[in-house]
Amino acid sequence: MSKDTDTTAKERQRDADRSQGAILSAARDEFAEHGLGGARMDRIAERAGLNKRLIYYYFEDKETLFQAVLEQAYLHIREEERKLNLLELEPATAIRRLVEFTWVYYLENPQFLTLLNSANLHKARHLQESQRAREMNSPLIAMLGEVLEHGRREGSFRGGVDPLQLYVSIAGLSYFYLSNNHTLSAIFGRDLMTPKARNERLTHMCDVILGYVLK
Amino acid sequence: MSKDTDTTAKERQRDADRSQGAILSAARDEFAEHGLGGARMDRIAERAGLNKRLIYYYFEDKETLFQAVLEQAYLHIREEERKLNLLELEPATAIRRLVEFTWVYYLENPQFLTLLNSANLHKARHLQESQRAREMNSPLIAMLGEVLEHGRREGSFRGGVDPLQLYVSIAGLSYFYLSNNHTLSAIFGRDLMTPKARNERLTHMCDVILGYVLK
Amino acid sequence: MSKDTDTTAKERQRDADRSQGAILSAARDEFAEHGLGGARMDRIAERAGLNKRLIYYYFEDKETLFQAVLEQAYLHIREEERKLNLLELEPATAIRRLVEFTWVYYLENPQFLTLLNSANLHKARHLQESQRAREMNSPLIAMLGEVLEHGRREGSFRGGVDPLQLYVSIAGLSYFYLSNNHTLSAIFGRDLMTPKARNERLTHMCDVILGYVLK
Amino acid sequence: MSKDTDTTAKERQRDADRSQGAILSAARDEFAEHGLGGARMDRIAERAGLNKRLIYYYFEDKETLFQAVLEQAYLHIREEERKLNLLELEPATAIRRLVEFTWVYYLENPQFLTLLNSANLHKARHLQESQRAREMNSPLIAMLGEVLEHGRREGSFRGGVDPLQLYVSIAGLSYFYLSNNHTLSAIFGRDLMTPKARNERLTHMCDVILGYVLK
DNA sequence: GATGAATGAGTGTTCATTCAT
DNA sequence: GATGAATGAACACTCATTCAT
Repeated sequence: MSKDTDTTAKERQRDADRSQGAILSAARDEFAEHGLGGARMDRIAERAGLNKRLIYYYFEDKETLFQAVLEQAYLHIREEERKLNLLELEPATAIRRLVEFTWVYYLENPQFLTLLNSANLHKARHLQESQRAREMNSPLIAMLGEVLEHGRREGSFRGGVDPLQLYVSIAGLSYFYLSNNHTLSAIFGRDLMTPKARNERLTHMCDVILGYVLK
Repeated sequence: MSKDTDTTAKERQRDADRSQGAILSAARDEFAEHGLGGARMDRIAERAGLNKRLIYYYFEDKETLFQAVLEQAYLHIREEERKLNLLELEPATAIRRLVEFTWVYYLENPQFLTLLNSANLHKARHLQESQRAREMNSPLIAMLGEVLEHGRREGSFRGGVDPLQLYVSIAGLSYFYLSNNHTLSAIFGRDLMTPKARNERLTHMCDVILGYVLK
Repeated sequence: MSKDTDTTAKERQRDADRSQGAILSAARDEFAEHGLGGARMDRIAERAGLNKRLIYYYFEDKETLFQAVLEQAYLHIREEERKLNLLELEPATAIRRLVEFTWVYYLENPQFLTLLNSANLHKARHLQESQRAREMNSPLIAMLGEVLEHGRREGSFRGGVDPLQLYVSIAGLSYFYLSNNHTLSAIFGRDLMTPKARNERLTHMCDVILGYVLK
Repeated sequence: MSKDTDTTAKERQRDADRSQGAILSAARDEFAEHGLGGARMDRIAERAGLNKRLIYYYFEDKETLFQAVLEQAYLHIREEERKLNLLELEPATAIRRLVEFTWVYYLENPQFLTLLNSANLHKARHLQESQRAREMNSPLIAMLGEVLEHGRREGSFRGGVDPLQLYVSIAGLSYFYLSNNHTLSAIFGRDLMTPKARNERLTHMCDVILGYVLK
């Protein structure tokens, strides 16, 4: 009886994890597509291929689910950022790499942008309530500070650059272009997502940021 | 008879205009606060101090109302941009002024940011359906192009700068900081909206943008 | 002043009559198409090309308007029936003529059928409340009674025929065919409204009714 | 475990069926009383003793519910008609029996008449959209055709009688009397629903129909 | 762990009707 | 006589959520 039920317990756990994962993925897509207010629990269940009741079994309610989705999203980008290893690179290369990473990450994870928007629409209430999210407090700013310091000491970077300001600027340059892509396309009648346009944007952003940090 | 009825007709029209205006303002605030999906027609009516039915008298439905709000928002910023008269200024001053204007406008019209977010969440569908919005196609880009050209000919600006890229960058620098202010504050535990922090941001942005355009 | 205003008064009256007539016609069509519950005051105003408020000026409310429409409809068919002058015809011809008239009248006034349906759905409440309708108490039954009596005395008709029963039967034969035409067509997959089908129906009904009254 | 859950599953299904049945009955009464436009979903829920939301759980919307009610009504009368076994009777008796059945069925199922009216008001759109209704294509017409043929061969019936025409006539004679009973009573000031009046009507109808088919 | 049935409180929208001129 | 503006009550329909098993 012991081994058997043990196995079943493990299997059950695996099922449970898979279900939770399916729900989180489905919820992320739904929230990203429709926002918190527009998301439908029914559709999340359908997307996950699971019974709606199960969502409430694992997550208390819609708000809690949204919070879990946000936490997971932050967890993911933070992990990716950690892999960048900026400190092993030459300062200018490190900055360029960060610009590129940010651009590519937003491009490949468009849901992240709309989730961020939704989180901010609700004044980041869900993040403030999430210990985990606050604890994930990006080490990137510290890392970026070090890179800037290296560059300054090396003589290639200007001094007095606030790493947070720089981080926000790097993010903002990609974010606005991608997040408002539809509005901009509609108003200026120019497709901003062609491969060529995307390359031009990346070049432009590198020019702007490096033009600023380099002496 | 003529003058009298004329006056009353005018007054009636004024009432109608006032009602429509009240609805639009209320709707703008509600949509900005809760997004399209989270906005409540009841609350819009309440905010406007008018009967809910009247909203449907003047605007077809929620979507149409949202579109009207967006149109009005764009109309407003386009008007303000027009007043900048960048061409009368020295090129570097003009660029600085645009950066400042964008910053201040976003700061003073925080609803504009969330409306933009909502519009993009819905892939700018409401703008594409709005002839008016597309027709407002900002003359700012053209103006900015001329400024850049003046600067280049004058010898102070670098060449080859795409005015649209620059415009998006200027907007993005302010936008991300302000739009994600709550998230950033929550995660980095630093209040980004103190007068000091705001001044620092403005200085930083001018440095970044001018560092880029100036030779 | 007298002649002038006199003329205007007449003109006004004419306008008023025209407006009332337009409203009644519009209402008849709307009620016939959608029933009492499904009819929309807005659409009636639109159909009539008049302001909605005017309907309430002339008719108290929707129910009263419906009653007026019914009264008018009955008035009209009663007038047409009166013109038949059945008594001047040979009994068998008179009966045949009544069958034909009923058929053609229903065919040419399809709204009459649906109005009748609506009236009965509401248990003829609107007719009971209408003195006028009750006063129009068809002289047709009396006329029909005389025709039957002539025929009987003449020796061609059977005796003991209740004119009301006969009238109901004549009406019913046309009514069911036309009123349920859509249902019957859908279920039996046979178009009952082709000229040929219509002729066959008329022949059949004459056969049935005359087969009954003739000895 | 298996038997237990099996039983409960069945019970649940029975509950679900009971709920659906309750909704259909309630809807049939409500639609019959007020027509499609006048029927209220709230009242249907109340009549069924169930939550309004459940109606939408089982039936898509009001129109679909109406369609389901119509389907059920047709199903029911078709089943009853099938039980008549007209072919086992002597031709004249068969016809008389059909007249009686139609009369009694309409009398005992007054909702059927108003449902039919509503269906026709909407041009049988709900039937056309219902495959099931069309498939129920009454075998009665075929049966009636055989009866007529028997009678003709036997020498008691006239020839050349279209069974569809006859069916429509039989139905129409009962239908008009019962469906317009209120209007007729109001106008002719005669109660058509006393037992005596009802008997007279049945006699009259048999006379009319048999007078037609018999040689 | 998983699910079908059920629900109370909304949600956008519509309706007949009235006000004011 | 005629009308544009305004409204309260209701309407079909939806939503997040819970019950029972």
